Amino acid sequence: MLWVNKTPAVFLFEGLEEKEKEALLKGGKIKNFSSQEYIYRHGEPADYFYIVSQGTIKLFRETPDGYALTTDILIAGNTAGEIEILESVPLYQSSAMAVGAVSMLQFSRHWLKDAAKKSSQFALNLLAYVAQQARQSEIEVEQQATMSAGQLLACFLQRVCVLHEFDPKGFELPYSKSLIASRLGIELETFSRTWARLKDHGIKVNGAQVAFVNPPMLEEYVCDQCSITHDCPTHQAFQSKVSR
Amino acid sequence: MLWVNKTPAVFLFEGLEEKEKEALLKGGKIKNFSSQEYIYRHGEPADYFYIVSQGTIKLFRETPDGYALTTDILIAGNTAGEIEILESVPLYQSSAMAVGAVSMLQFSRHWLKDAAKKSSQFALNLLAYVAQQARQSEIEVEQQATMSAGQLLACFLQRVCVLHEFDPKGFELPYSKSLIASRLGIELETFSRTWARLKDHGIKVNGAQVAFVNPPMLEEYVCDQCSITHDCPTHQAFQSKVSR
DNA sequence: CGACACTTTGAAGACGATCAACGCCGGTGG
DNA sequence: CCACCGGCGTTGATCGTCTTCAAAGTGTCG
Repeated sequence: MLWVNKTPAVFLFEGLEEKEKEALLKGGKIKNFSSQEYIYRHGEPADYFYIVSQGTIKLFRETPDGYALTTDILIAGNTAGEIEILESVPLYQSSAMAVGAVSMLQFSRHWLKDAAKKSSQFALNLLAYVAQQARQSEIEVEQQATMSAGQLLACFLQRVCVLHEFDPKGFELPYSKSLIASRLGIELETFSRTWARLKDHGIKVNGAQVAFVNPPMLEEYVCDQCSITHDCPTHQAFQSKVSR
Repeated sequence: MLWVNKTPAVFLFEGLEEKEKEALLKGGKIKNFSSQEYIYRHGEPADYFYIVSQGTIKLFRETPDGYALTTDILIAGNTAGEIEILESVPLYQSSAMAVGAVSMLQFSRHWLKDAAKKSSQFALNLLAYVAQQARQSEIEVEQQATMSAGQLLACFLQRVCVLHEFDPKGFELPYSKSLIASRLGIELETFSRTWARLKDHGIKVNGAQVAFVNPPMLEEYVCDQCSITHDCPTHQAFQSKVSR
């Protein structure tokens, strides 16, 4: 089984006693958002920590001139706001918007800090969690710097497949193509062309249908970082064949 | 004065009592390294946490085929290894090598975790510190995705100027050009050409000499993220003029 | 002086962005 | 029911940027 680099939020409560865990979870409120609704906006005080329970959220930043870059796509089990809350200037550094109907657990900023203060176990979990995010971003820098659009897209599809627990032999894209393009930092046109060319290289696509031709040996499109990156979702199962 | 996005390690001890601080610092050993010496290697168990006290360290990863990418350049006050130690798989995710003679404070892996366990203040400091690193990486992803080589280089020079407390009106590059090129993820040739073209746009260069023509208004080369990114080193002082 | 590391310069090519046009589809309103 | 429209995606042509390969220049050190 593939190893997934995006630990879900449950990890934060690992090693805590049932009582503690329950007490902590009681500090959260369920909040529902409808499609296109903002959960928070870039620049606002980071007052809340969120755990996604249902639906999809996109995190993005925009420049005054209207250019938007999607920095992350969150699904059930992911979290938002923890980094900002923990930083010395607690302002949201991106905007969060619901993509479709969304349900989240909302906790106050103080809840997070207090939990870390009171339980050293929670603090260590949170440290590991945040460290993981830092690592993930570092990997992304590396990938952006060294991989082509095709490699980025292929890696993304593999990650999607794993995180959503889809069947590698065939599944439907859970997001719009524009969203993915924005997430990968490429233009929609480039995405479209790249998408078409995946066919020739081991990933069959048809509309929004994706199928890995040889799930156990997706060599052609495995990023060349895989052989050295413990966090790469493909690393545990595949060997890279891509040379530079 | 510019705001610097790379908090030095002293921040970790902020808010602690003098006694605690001293006790903690006693857990560290001074280690010296000569030029080109490895401090640690990618894939080794992350047994030590380091604080740089003198010299320059480069962090980098390499693929089996010999391609190397510099992920960070550390100077006095910076730290290494904390992310890896805190992660659930404590292996170094990059190699660290001395660039010139280096002196570091070395602490054991357990020192770091114990300090976080025993002092909730230290734990919160560490959380803020790691969160900051995560943010920094996120910003880098964004910059890699949206900025040209010229913008990247100009931003880098500004950061260098600030972090080293150089005179913006003229200073000498503290690293080799190849190192910087690798750090920015561009080829040496591209770097060289870009370097020459900085002249036309408000940064005078001559060999390894750098001078900002109009320090208070480096508009041309300020990345367009600046207007929205609180962590951008240029954000506090400059307004962006770059459009896309 | 020669070896070697580091950097520069030139020419060609790959890749992605941009601009423009069009196809497809679902919804709305006449 | 059909015409129009807007969101979304595709396709083509062109352009600029960065990489790649090749060669030569600069400096230091023995």
